[in-house]
Amino acid sequence: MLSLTEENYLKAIYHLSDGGSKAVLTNELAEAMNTKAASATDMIKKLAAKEFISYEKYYGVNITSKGKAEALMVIRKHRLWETFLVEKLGFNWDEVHEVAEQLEHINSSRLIEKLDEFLGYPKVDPHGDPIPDSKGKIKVQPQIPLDQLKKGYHGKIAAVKDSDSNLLKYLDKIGAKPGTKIKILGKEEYDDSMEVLIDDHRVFISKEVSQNILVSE
Amino acid sequence: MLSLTEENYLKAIYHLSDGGSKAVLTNELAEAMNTKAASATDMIKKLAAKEFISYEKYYGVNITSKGKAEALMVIRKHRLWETFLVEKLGFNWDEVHEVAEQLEHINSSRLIEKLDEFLGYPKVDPHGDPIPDSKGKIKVQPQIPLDQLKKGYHGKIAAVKDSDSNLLKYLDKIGAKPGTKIKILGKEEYDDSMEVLIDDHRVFISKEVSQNILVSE
DNA sequence: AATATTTTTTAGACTAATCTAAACTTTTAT
DNA sequence: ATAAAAGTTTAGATTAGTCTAAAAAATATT
Repeated sequence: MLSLTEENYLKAIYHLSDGGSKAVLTNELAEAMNTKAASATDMIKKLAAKEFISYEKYYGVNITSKGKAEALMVIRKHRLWETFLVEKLGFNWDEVHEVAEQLEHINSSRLIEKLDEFLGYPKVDPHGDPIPDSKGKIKVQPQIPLDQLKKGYHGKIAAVKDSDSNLLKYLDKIGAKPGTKIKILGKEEYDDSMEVLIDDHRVFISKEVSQNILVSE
Repeated sequence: MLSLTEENYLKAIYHLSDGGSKAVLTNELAEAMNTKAASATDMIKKLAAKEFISYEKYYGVNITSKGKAEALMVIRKHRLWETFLVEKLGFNWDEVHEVAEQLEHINSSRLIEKLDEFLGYPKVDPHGDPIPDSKGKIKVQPQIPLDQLKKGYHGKIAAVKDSDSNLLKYLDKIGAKPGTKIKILGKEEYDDSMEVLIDDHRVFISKEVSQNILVSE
């Protein structure tokens, strides 16, 4: 069994490696965990000894399939709890992250299966991110950052990238939540700002914002 | 802010002192926490320094009002989560304790107020134990062990005393859960066993069992 | 290619929570 | 009232996770 800290490191490695598709460097990991490189090195050794990651000194770490499975279970729990908080307890979708960070470490497979059932086996969480099923499988739908598309595009907001709380609040204010329809009305070439239609509202957004809105369909 | 371990010790002190009405000895506490007396002594010093308990060497500890308030919040969380697990997720009332032991340490007052609301502000948990309100107030209803009553008594099962899992399973089997109506049909004087009517079912129970069934009304 | 810079690792120390063994109090029994 | 037993505390060690400072390795620069 993993400690709370080990679970958090492993989850960070999973995310930083884009689900295992690239190596993660010590400093990157230390920054993501808000610790120092020396601490990250220690934990890397520990996780490598338990075979959740493979590690070559000075060249970063790669997550193993064992580690990936473990990380996906933590992510599953995190996203199911976020869904619960929004759907059942009436939290706003931009204020669930911190609580879910705690709830994701509750250890009970029975609990998580019952929760999944209670929520009606949701496929995505309130941010539009896919929820791994009980075997760790995720259904990936291709998602494109809005800033890479041009005038006339229309589709659905699939997810938001950054999890900065101020961004989430702003997105919430303009109605840009996952599941909402969106259309590009016009795009300014020199700064990549754009005017979009979100659920029948016209809004101007900067490139910084459009980069963080992921769309699909 | 208290650590998880500190919260658990404080909760144990609250329970062992019957809500603050008597002193708790080091060995008692160590046994309840499954640790050694030396460890309990260390934690006692720590909690005393933070003024959650008062402590006189060799003579045990007493919980302060500050400590009581803190313990009651943990108990409130524990009992609300137990209620959630049974009422919403369909857990059996005899299998929620371990999970609630974990959930009670989630730190978010917003979460617990929303959960309370979602559950409809329940007054008692699935074992019949009272749930402290957001200010830490508990409504006490006098509860009498069934074995102290005689033939002809009828009332309601208010709670069960022992939290031994085998007893809970047995009580569940005979339908003896909190909230159920119960009547004493007859009592055998020489061994204090009795025949009772539980929700229209006749059952024979031994003194060991009737001692653990608390009734009210 | 040699040196400077950046990144990573190692060494040694600190805190929280635990333990064992020894020392010390209090209680019980003779 | 004194010795034995029981209970409690102290001392010193251990583990997980963290830190700073110094050493070592990799990368970048001239």
